[in-house]
Formats: sequence, C-alpha cells, structure tokens
Amino acid sequence: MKFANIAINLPVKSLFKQFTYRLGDEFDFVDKGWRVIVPFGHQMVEGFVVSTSEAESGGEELKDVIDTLGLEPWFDNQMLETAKWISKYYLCSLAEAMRLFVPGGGSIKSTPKYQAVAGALAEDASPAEKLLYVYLQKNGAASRKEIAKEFGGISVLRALTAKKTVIAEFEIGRKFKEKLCSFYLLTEAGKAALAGLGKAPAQKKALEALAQSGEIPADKLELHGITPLTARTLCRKGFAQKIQKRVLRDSYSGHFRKKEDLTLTQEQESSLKEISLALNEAEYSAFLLQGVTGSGKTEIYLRASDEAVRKGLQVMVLVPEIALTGQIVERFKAWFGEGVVVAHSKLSQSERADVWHKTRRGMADILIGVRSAVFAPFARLGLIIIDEEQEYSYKQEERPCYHARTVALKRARLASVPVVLGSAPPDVCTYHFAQKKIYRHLRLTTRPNDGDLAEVKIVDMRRELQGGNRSVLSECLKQELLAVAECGEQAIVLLNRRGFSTFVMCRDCGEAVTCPHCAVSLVYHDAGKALRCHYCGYGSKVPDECPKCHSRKIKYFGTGTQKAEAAITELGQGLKVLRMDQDSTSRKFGHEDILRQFVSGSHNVLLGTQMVAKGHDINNVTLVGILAADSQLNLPDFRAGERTFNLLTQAAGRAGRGSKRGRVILQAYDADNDIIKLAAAQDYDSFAAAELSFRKELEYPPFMRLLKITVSEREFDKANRLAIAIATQLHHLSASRQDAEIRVHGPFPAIIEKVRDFYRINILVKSNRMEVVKSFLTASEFMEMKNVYFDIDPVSVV
DNA sequence: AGCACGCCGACT
DNA sequence: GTCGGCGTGCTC
Repeated sequence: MKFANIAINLPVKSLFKQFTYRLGDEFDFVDKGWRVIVPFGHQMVEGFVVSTSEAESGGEELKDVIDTLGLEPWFDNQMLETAKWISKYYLCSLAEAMRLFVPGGGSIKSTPKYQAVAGALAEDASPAEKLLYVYLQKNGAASRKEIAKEFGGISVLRALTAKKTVIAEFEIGRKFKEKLCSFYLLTEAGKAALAGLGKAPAQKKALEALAQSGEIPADKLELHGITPLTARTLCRKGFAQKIQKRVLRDSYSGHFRKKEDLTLTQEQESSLKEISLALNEAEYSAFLLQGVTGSGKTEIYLRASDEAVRKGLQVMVLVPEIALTGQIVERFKAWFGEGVVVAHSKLSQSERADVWHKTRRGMADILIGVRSAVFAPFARLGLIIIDEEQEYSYKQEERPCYHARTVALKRARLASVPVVLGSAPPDVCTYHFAQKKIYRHLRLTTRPNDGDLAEVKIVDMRRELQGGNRSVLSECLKQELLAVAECGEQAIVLLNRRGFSTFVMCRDCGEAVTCPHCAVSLVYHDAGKALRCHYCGYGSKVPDECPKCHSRKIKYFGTGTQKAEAAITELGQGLKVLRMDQDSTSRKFGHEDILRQFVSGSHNVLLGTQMVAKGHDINNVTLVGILAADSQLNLPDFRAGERTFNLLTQAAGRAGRGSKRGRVILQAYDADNDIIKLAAAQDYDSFAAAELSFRKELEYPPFMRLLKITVSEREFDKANRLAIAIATQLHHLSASRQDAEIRVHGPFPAIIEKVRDFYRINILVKSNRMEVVKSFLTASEFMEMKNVYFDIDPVSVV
C-alpha cells in the first residue's frame, strides 16, 4: 500500500501540518511533486504531494486520493526544495509556499451536491426523510446550503447519507481551461488520394492545401479556399482528420524590432567574459552588474543569454514591471524571436499557464517576467538575470512576503547556474556584498552611445518662495521648459509626491478630511471632483463645511499631478502636457500607449509620478524636472535616503539619451541635504559609503537582518496586548541567547495606524542570527495566529 | 476556507 | 424556557 503526505492548498494560514492519504493502485505512479485532488472535511480540494511512503497494511481510517491534476508532476525536485526553503525562511506553511508555483494559486475546490439514489428510500423512513428525498428527486441535486435553507438544517440529510439513500456528488471545476482549437490534417488515405479525385476539384484542392500546410486550423479554412462542407466531406471519406489541439496564446506576438549589431566596449567585453566563464562551468555564481544608465547592461544580458541558449539552456529574466521595460522585451524579441515568452502581471491566468507550459516543455528559450516569474518551471534552466535588482516591486507585500531576488538566488544555487543582478544604482546591500566579494562586481562606467551624463542643477525652493514665487515650478524650470518647447525638444517632469498629495483641510481648525476606515487623509481627485482613500478605496464628495467646526473655509493643500499640469500649461508657448499616473494607466498597456504617444511627439512634456522615472529611453528628451525632490527624505524609514537617491538618479538618467546633452532641474526645500547633492553629482560610491556607515551604526541591513511583526485587530487594545506579549517573549529570548544579537523594538503603532478598520501594531526585530528568532517563532503559539503577520527582510519598517 | 460544536443574550 | 449570535477547533 502506498501513502502520500499532502499539503492542502487552501488559502489559510493555519494549515501548517500535512495530511496522509492512501494512494490506490490506479495511482501508484503518483509521487512527490504531483498535484492531486483529495477529500478534505466534506469538500474536495487540491493537495500537493510532498512525499510518499510504502507500508504493508494499515491506514484503513485514511482517505484516498481521488484524482490527479495534470498528467505529470507539477513540481520538479528543485522547485519542491525551493518551496520548502521558502516556507522555512519566510515563516509560512509549505502549502502557501507551494501555491506560489501554481498559476493563479491553484485552489481548485469543490463542494458537494446531494442526489437521491433511485429506489433507495427505505420503507421505515421518517416523514422528514421522505420529504427531503422527494425534494431531491423533483429538483435534482442540491447543495448543503440549499438543503439547510429549505429544511432548516442538515440533520435529515446526514441521516439519509448515512443510509446511502442520498449520495454526495463532486464536480471538480477547473479554475481555468486550456484553450483548445480544432485542426484538420491529412490522413494516410488522404495522401494516397492526392493524385486522384479528378471529379472533385474542390476536394482535390483542399487535399493539396492540407498536404502543403501540414495542418490547418478550423477557423482558417477559408484562407486556404476550403469550405467547411468540403472539409467535412474529406473527413467522412477518411482522407482528412479533425483533431483538438492545445494552442498557446501569446498576447505579445507581433512586437518585433530589428536586431542591432553593436560592438562592445572593453568593460562590456570583460564583464561578459566573466559571466560566460561561470556559464561554461555550470556553477552557481552571483554577479552584480553595475552600470550607469545607457552603459549597455541590456547588451550584456542579450549576449550572455545567447551563450546560454546556444548551449541548449533556458534563461529566466526578471524585470520590475513589464510596462516600464517594454524595451527589454523588444530587444530580446529582436534577438531571439519566437524563443522569448513574456509573463507580466496583467496576463490572465490561462495565458500565464500557457507561458509556463512553454518553459516547462523547453518550447521557449527565454522567459521574461515580473516577480512571480521566479516560480516558473523550466526544463533546463541555465542562467538567471535580474534587471534593476534594487527595485522594491520584487518584494511581495502580502504573505508570503518573499523577495524575488532572494528566491532567485536560492533557485540558482539549487540549479547550479549563474545569476546576474543588474542595476544602475544598486541596492546598497547588494553593493555591500559585492564589495565583500560575496557577489562578483562587474562595473560599466562608460556610455557607448550617449556621451556625457546630464548636467544637474539644484534649485532651493525656500529661496524661490522668499523671492515671491509661489508656483510649484521654479523660475529656472519655467525658463528651461519654455526653451525646450522652442527647440522642439521634450521634457519629463517628475512629481515626487509620495506622502505628499492633494488633501482637503479646514483653515479654521486645521482638521483634514480623513478616511473613516483608515488613519489617512483622503486625496482629492480632480476627475470626478471627489475625495478618495488610497488604502481602501473609500470615496466621498468634498464637504461644504468642516466636519469638526462647521467652518466653510475649506482649502486644498498639496501638489497633485493635476495641479502641476495646470501650472505648466499656463506657461503657454505651445507647452502640451501628457499626464501619466495611476488614473491614466489603469487599462492594459495604458502605460505603453501613453509612452508611445509621447514618443510620437504630440506632446512636449510628460508629467507624472514615480513611473515616469523608470526604464524608457526617449531620445528627444533633453530636460528632466523633479518637483519636491526631497519630499520622501524625511519619512521615518531607514531606506528613505536610498529611495530618494535611486529615484533622483534614475530620473536624471532620462535626460539626454540622444546626441544632445541633457539638463536636470532638481527642486528641493532642503537643498543642502547631502543625499540630494550626491544624487545631483551622480556619485553612487560616495552615497553608498555614507549610507553603509549609517546602516552599520544603527544596526540596519546589510549588517543586521530585519523581521517586522505586525499584529492586526479591530480593537486597538486587543492588538496592543498581543503585541506586548510577543515583544515580551522576544525580549526573554534575546536575554537568554548569548550566541546571537537580538534587538526588539516596539511595539509601536504602524505609521498608517488603521487600514480598513483594522489597527496595526508593529514590532521590529533586528538580529545577526535571524534563524534563532525564526525557529523560536515557528515553535511559538503566535505562528498560527490569524492576525499576526511576519515580514522577513521588510522593505519598509513603518 | 468551511463547518461543527459550544456557550451567552432577546424572543415565541 | 428556545433561537441564534460568533468564538474555538478540526479537517488525513
């Protein structure tokens, strides 16, 4: 008898243990890595087989595996190992880790419908039983809910199922379907008949077309001049055959650009050489490829991938967001053509399933995808590339809070393949590891095509204000914008408005209009003239009077994109502003459409939030303006400085990518700040040195690991009591372990104290041996609590 | 997650 | 005295 240990795929935190099921003889081929369907409670759910075992007998009380999902195991050994590692590292259940590998999270489940068995009603059945039986006979199968509603409970149903008068039926609904298409193809008899059929010219022509094309999709018959009637006739005669085949959708097909042939610089040459060396050895090795914007990192990605593909290996390319990196996709497509598949976040589940099918089968050489693509199955993984490795979008904010870079490094280790971490300004932690020779440091310092970096000017907005300029635009930026318009060039204006957006406040009492469910101000949106909460989506119209003191002096504060747009348009001189923000990019490819429109030259200013700073090269852009460059500098988060530096250098990198030298105007209120100055000078090394010494002193990563524990409750006191209990136990742990540095900070309320009516309280743990803390927590009562969240290596600590 | 079991308030 | 609230615990 064979048994399977199964992790139940239900979206719940509390299912940490695995369950044992019997594998009947018909399923003796099932082994670890298979996805199966099992009865659980009184429903059918998906399970992941973690291991199997053999035994002579016993286990009569165990339930049987009902069916398999798919015809082969979903998880190979490395995927399973990665999942096990994720569950330990990120403190989640194995099922939670494994479902990351399944497109759409799997979660196929089915609740039963109950059916009356014909002629099974016993003579001595009670009146209530007869009533239910007749009901089911008359109305067909019904669910537990229906029966409970109709008969005020399910005790009668239970009595009937026990006697097998009524049986449960499960219909396993697949969450998504493979796309099937009909094809016509020639049979052997058809081939033999090719020469004949003198009296049926249409059929003869159809046979010839089939012989030439091999197979013809049913909906393309007309293109070959075949009528459906002819096709059916040929099938009836046995000359042709109609088959169902799985077709793979590719919403990115048709985006092609010509492959460019470039000569590499010396630095590119030597960087590539190091990577190919690791490729040849087929060993794990991590590289930091640090190169300023325009230094040709993509060219190295392409050539390294080319080497891998020539060896018959596949490449995983991770990008922060597909919409922002369309150019990478295009360049890979130009080089590798159909061998490239793309997995972006707006792909439907079925489309993603198709893409993964191609990589698993080895039908695709290159997978380009966002965060979740790190879980894709590969036939022969040979190289991993992570572009813009410093981007925070690689971190998942919901549990399990994994970081795609961390997972990719683990996968690379298991698969013995090299990883390339590419970036202009690296994450300072990555930079630190590169300096410590844990990663190999490859640097590109020259720009092969683009010449010099842009010239950056800092404008002190306090002085502007003193000089009587109350606009969001400094005099200097106004002049530059007008100059750009005059020369027929283009400008990008970045509004750095994180924690700084339009809200409504009473002038008399200073009360801001806040969300009733979250502890944040509502944000004013010009479109619709309404207030909206950015955390829960709550909306309301602008009040006529202050809700607190009933004053009617309501004032708008802050600078939204809409306000900046108006300020620029007011300058006149043919300045036409194209806005890019969340409001204007919600549609599929909305982003790309806006960029394409901007490239076409219909507008000369592109205005937007963070997203205008990233990824795209537009040759005609010679000016970049950054409004409120320092607005997020003073957020109470240890990464505030790094965030600001990255954003500013990235934005500055957008200027002057063509032949003309670019200019950058950096508007700040704290113009003397060191980070602003270093960003203006584009001096990464000095910035990193300063940042790292700050991190060392204050015991932040990379010198200490972080764990953020969040307790979330409807009642503040309840959350606080639990948080204090956790912190107290951690303090005890810290005191009792001399072999590890463990610091416990908090509990303190999250900076957004309340979201969707739930209060949130944080505890921050720092340690040089976080595994000690993790194993303590794993064994603790807090592990399975619903309202306690663990964020390992948090991106933000507030 | 879904559901059974179990212990306290407002109703026939 | 019962119906029903949702807190706690279990599902191989």
